[in-house]
Amino acid sequence: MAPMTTAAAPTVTTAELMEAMAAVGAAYFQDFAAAAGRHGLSSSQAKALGVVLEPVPMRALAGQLGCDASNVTGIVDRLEALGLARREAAEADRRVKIVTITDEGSEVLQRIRADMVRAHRAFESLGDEQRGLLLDLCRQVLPLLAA
Amino acid sequence: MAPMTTAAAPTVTTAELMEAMAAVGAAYFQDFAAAAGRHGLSSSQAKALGVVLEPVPMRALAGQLGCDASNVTGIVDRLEALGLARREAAEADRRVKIVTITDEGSEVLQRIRADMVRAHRAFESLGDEQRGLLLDLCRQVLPLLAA
DNA sequence: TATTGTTATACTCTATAACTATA
DNA sequence: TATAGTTATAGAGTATAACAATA
Repeated sequence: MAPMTTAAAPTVTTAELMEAMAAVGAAYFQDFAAAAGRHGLSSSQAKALGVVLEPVPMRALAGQLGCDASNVTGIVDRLEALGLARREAAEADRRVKIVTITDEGSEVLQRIRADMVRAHRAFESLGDEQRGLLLDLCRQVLPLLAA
Repeated sequence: MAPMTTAAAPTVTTAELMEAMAAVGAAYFQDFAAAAGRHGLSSSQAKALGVVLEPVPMRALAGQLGCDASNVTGIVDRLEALGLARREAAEADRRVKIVTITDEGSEVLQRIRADMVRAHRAFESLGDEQRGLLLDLCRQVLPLLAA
């Protein structure tokens, strides 16, 4: 007979969880990349634009993007050429350049985010309780995932 | 006094949910890319390896990777050169080439997945009930997200 | 000396268009 | 004619190493 424990644990394996998260993450990213493309930006450029909503030095931007500092030169070059971001000299340390978003950059970013139609449909299909649960789980898992 | 409704809705905005999902998705992907890199593969190569666990034609692989068919030629070329995958002629239609993973490819893929230390830590930090909830939410949201 | 940003280099990924061999 | 895969091409992302300016 069954021993006197709580009902058989759901037994969700970590592998199952990782597969599901990979699928959701990939689908979300593809929706983002497609929306960025519709507005003339690569996904890296659009991601950088999101980071510099809060002005940051080139080096810090590289950290946020998870790539080498040398790459950021080209990415910011192109954003600057499009008039969506600009470099500003830092006062405290003249080696440092602060990347800032322009008004036009903010508008483009807003339009890209509004244009993620599948993400909007997906998350708006959830009830209030589910939305709260999902947000909590994401926030709980993020510190360990982004370590 | 409070009207007789359910307690004030949590009011999680879609924007909040998207920001949290973007952060989790990006962190997960970086963990995956880093693990692939430690085993000598790019993230695209590792992702392709995961797809061809079930043999598929070149064209279908392109669809799964979300890129143009012309790119798959190079990706599979490199996997083949590493001995991790191979092309096989399809019997029914001689235009088609089926991509299959090799034994060594399976081993490398397994090692990469086991090497995603942050993802393992993050998901194993959840309790059984939370793991079940997260899996359900992912599966519920995926069909609309991957439309 | 150490750090910030840049440049030079080489490789990979990406889409577009043109090609081939089948169907 | 239509489709599967490839090739050619050009642009962008990526890491490594070396460099100038500044700290």
